[in-house]
Amino acid sequence: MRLRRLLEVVGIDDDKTRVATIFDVARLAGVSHQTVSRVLNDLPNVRPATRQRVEKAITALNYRPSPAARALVTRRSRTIGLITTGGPDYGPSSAVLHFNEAARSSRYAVSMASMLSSDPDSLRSAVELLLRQNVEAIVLIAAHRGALDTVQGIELGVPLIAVDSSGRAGFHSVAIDQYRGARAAVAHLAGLGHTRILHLAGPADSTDALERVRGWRDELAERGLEAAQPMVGDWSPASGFAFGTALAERGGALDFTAVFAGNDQMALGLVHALTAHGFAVPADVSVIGFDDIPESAYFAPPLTTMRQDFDSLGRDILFTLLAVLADEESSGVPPMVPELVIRSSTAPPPVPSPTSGPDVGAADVGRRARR
Amino acid sequence: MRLRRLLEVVGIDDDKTRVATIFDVARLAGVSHQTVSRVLNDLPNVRPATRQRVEKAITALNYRPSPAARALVTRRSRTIGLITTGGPDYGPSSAVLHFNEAARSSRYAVSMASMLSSDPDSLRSAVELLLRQNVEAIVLIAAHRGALDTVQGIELGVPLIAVDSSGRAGFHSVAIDQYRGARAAVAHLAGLGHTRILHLAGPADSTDALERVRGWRDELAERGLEAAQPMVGDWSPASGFAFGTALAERGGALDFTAVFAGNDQMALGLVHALTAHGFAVPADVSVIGFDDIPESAYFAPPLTTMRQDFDSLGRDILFTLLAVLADEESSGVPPMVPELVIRSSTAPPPVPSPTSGPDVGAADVGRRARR
DNA sequence: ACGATCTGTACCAGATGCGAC
DNA sequence: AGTCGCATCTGGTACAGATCG
Repeated sequence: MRLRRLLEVVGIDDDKTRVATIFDVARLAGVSHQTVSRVLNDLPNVRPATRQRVEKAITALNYRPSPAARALVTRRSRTIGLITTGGPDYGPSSAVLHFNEAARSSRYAVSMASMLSSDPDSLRSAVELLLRQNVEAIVLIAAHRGALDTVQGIELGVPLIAVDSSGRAGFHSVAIDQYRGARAAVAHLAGLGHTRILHLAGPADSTDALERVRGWRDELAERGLEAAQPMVGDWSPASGFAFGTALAERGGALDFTAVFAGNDQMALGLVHALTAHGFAVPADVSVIGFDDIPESAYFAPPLTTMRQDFDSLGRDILFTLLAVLADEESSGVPPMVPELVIRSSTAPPPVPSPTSGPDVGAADVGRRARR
Repeated sequence: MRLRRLLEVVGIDDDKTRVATIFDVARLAGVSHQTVSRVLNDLPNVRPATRQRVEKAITALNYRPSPAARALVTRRSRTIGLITTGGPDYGPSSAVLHFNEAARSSRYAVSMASMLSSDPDSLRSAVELLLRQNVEAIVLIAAHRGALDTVQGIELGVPLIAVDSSGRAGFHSVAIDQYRGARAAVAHLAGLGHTRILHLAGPADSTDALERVRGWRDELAERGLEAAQPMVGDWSPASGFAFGTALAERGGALDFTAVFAGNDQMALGLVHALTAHGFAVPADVSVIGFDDIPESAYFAPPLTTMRQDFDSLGRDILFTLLAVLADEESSGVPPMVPELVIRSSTAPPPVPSPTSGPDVGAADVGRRARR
């Protein structure tokens, strides 16, 4: 170290790998190091000519300020912490991806802490890890409702931006309006003439799932339709399949003509179980999903569903984040509402049979048992 | 600042939000900050009693060392840079997730830079962003072959670990053996009796896709079977659908009995197009996919496919990363090989018709036009 | 004299208040 | 008043030196 310094003074630098510092730039530009600092931070009181010289020196040396040194003194890192809970699902993954791209284009680094589960302890340690890195904000994209609770329970010291559709307070939220999406889904079904519309809900620890249940219930109520107890799955096609099987094997005729599934995967499993038991979709029962994952257009039958714009969601997260950091009192981005995508899994109900309990329907087209 | 220091000396600290520093710990423990540093870094020559006192002070003050300060002086950040290219697909997303969890449990932070496309310029700027953060290594999980090229072309100064199945040199790679997976897929088809096995390949800029093509070709060759020109899609169900449609509308009878699809999504689109044109899967044509995404077990019919263990892949990335950082001359983790998952989309070929150009097969079970 | 233990000081690479031209 | 430089600060690590039995 001492030797290098010495050599440097004499104009000899033996360490080829060393990166340029603000001092090197200053020396080359013939100014003091903090004049360089002024130029770097766009502060006033620097003569244009001086600024030019400094800038030339900067490019000449390919100088880049050290984030570590900067973070140390400013206590801000220009990085934001991103916490996700839940598996590699299309929606969250998409949002994360677009959020990350947007953040980078705003010259923010993002430090990621993702976890399959959402147990409070690991969540807490993840938050601590991020906090120690001097993240300027924390973004939470959680599949589990509990995650938001525990993160809110931690003294963060930095703003928290969370994807949340429940309208809870205490943090900055950005959302897609699950409630309205659910109502639109049910409205579509009801508009086709369905009166007995079941709901295959997502897990109870999901805010989105709860909001969709609420929307389903309210839309039904507004139309004077009855809401049976919703089935609650876990978002997986397997759970959709399980409930589909249960429904199909309940014995006798089906006592419903349509199902609003909490997401496309469960819809897939449901449809699979139904058709395996000889019920045709949509001839016997209509099924609508939620999300519009890329696959759903090619399901058999192509799935009618509610599209969520996850790309915009990701960008909106950054947008509100930037606003919050700039201390703007903006009310945030208004929630987007999912868009109905009509494909082939929904149709009018089979027969307007007011008689209770018709035996297995007559439409045999497309029915066959599998395996 | 000066005021605070003064108050501090008098024992009054007015800034409640200030976090404890190593000096605070030292003062409380009655030692020098340097001694504190020693216990922090598990260095020798600290009396057990002293160590105890320091540790007590640390917990009392809830002290956590500042990564910024540490990074500044050590020039290592304990964070690793993660670059991903491509969309929110199940495989990469899964791997990223598990990698991140593993990294965190090894007390490494990960700074993420994901991008949909892989154009050299944004890739380069992403790498620069990471490098400036003093990441200790860069992990690349790229859908596009070109991404690896351009990243390799950059003077990183830190190790590069990339997911790559081609066996290229110049970086540390961790992989799933796509070649063997492809051979196994074709072997399964051939074992069923198929002799005319098409391949619906992934895009040419994907190493994985190329390896699968190679495996398909080699397995066919070894069995004395002919390899038609592969179709090349883009991983999307839409592209699978397009090729399925083209095949079905080629006129006359099908000149193949099985298709090896490059991934499950394309297989889905393909099956969809085939069945829409009245061809039954697997009665008329067998289809095998690749990846085993969670949905594929519930496709119609449930898809036979090659399962890749993305979870382990993610963990393996961290494992080799750790080995590289520790400068171990380990040869890395051996590539895993995908596992055949037999479901219902593959079966023996329809009829052992050696006569060329049989007209539309006789098996009508399960055939119907959709829409 | 000497090894174990601990302290003092320089240093990392920037930002910032204050004073000087 | 507008430009610019000196000194000091951020929170750690590293190395040399001091103390002590």
